[in-house]
Amino acid sequence: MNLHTTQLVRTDCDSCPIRHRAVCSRCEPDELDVLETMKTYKTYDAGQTLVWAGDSVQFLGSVVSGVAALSQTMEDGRRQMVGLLLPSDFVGRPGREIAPFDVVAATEVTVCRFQKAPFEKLLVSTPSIATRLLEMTLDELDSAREWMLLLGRKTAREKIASLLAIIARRDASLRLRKAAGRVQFDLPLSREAMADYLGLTLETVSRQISALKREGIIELQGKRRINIPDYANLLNETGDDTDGGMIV
Amino acid sequence: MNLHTTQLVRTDCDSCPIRHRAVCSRCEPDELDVLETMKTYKTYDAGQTLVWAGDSVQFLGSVVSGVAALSQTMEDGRRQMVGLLLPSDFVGRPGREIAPFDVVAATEVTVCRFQKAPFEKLLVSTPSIATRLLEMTLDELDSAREWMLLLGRKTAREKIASLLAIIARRDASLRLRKAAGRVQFDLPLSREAMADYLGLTLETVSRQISALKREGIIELQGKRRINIPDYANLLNETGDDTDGGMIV
DNA sequence: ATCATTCCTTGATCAAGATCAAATTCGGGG
DNA sequence: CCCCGAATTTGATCTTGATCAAGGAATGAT
Repeated sequence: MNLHTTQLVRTDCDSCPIRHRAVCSRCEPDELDVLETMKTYKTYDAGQTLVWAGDSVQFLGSVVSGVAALSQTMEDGRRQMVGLLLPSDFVGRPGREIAPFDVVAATEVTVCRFQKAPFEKLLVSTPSIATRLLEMTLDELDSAREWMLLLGRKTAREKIASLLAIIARRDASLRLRKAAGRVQFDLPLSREAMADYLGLTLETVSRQISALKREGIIELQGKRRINIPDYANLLNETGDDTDGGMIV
Repeated sequence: MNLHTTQLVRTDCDSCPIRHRAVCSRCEPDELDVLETMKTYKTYDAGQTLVWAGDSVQFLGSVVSGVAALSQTMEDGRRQMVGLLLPSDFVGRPGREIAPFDVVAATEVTVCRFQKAPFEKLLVSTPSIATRLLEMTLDELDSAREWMLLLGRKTAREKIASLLAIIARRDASLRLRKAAGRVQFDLPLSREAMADYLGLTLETVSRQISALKREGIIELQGKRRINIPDYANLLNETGDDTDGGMIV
């Protein structure tokens, strides 16, 4: 669902928070105008399910604000989050009728939506959009596979550090301050949601966050606001060989 | 890399083990002929690395025979396999210069290869191929996310059962016998490779296989040949709510 | 055949994280 | 301002799977 991490959209429209930019330089402006006319917005409360796995899906779109999560649940209630949808991420998949996973709002979420059928028509008439979507999907696949390394081989501590690094990297505040070692942001996820994402229990998440705090690697203001005095220092805890790689 | 699980190719060619079929009904025969002329074959020994992560990749293609694995390695040697490439699976990604993961032969592997540049040209001139590739990539993404559930939330026993079910499902012998409850196949992976795929140690893999054998859920002939007297019974051990879902 | 090598199994012990069970904190609503 | 309930933290204990350490079995070379 989260077709990508790179932006299909930008935030320079007047009438709405986002606007579809040229997916590729070969796009005709007309085609983008079509997108403009097709869109509608919808806002969901935190905890609300946007899409149930198995549902027939009629819309595609992008997250405008807030955070949503893709997740799977086993019969006995074990849950695993398989993707985070942050603002500008694409939701939905052209050519697919049935949603493979639940999409749940982690915070209040606003989505800009297009009806699937017309969007798919546009996809056929504008091959460059298909190319762009392919590229976006390949990026998602890479991200999913990076996450497999985290789930399969990282320690609880490394998992937490990696998640914090990912959120920090995606957070607007980081873009503004990335030169500085100091980074601050709000966690958009509850401890339980973090646990579901990391393949841990919420108690373990809490303990590891406490440990990082105790050691001065992070600071907490309240329960959700994270302050990282030395971002490079946090990265040493992730177990990643490189910084750039893991983007969700 | 493993762009898909559904087949881009079929095995009815005379001159070579595989031949590209109509990727979509709208493909012109000429374009497929172009594919025919572009292809070359290469065989790798078990254990050999076809592609190193970070390498510039010049070829795309399909696995003809054998099994290869996509994997990631951390600095300290922890390894996680992130995809299996079985015969007919696609290797490589159009539009990408750099390989994101290692590709390693698990058994002797033969690959049918196309030079990237001409293949990409074909992709542009034949939009239906791009559509098909997008679809294949979305399937891969779903598979990766199913695997995330396994890595994050399943027990060692469930992991083993899931892997056996996946291999059984992909194995030709299953197609011939799937009506029967009895299924047999050869494990194309060493215990260590299974461990790397499942996020376990090889000892745990061995113990769990022994346990399944002790309980009569599977039978072993030698170390690699698996015999499943009652396939439905195995599926009860996977923790999956459905059978169909998990395909790698 | 014998040896060496690699792969696999099994055993003993350990530790990371899960589970069970209270506290404690915090953010509202009254 | 105080209370309520949800979210979080912390503690005690337990379990699963990891780690350390030998043994076998299959395979191939000498």
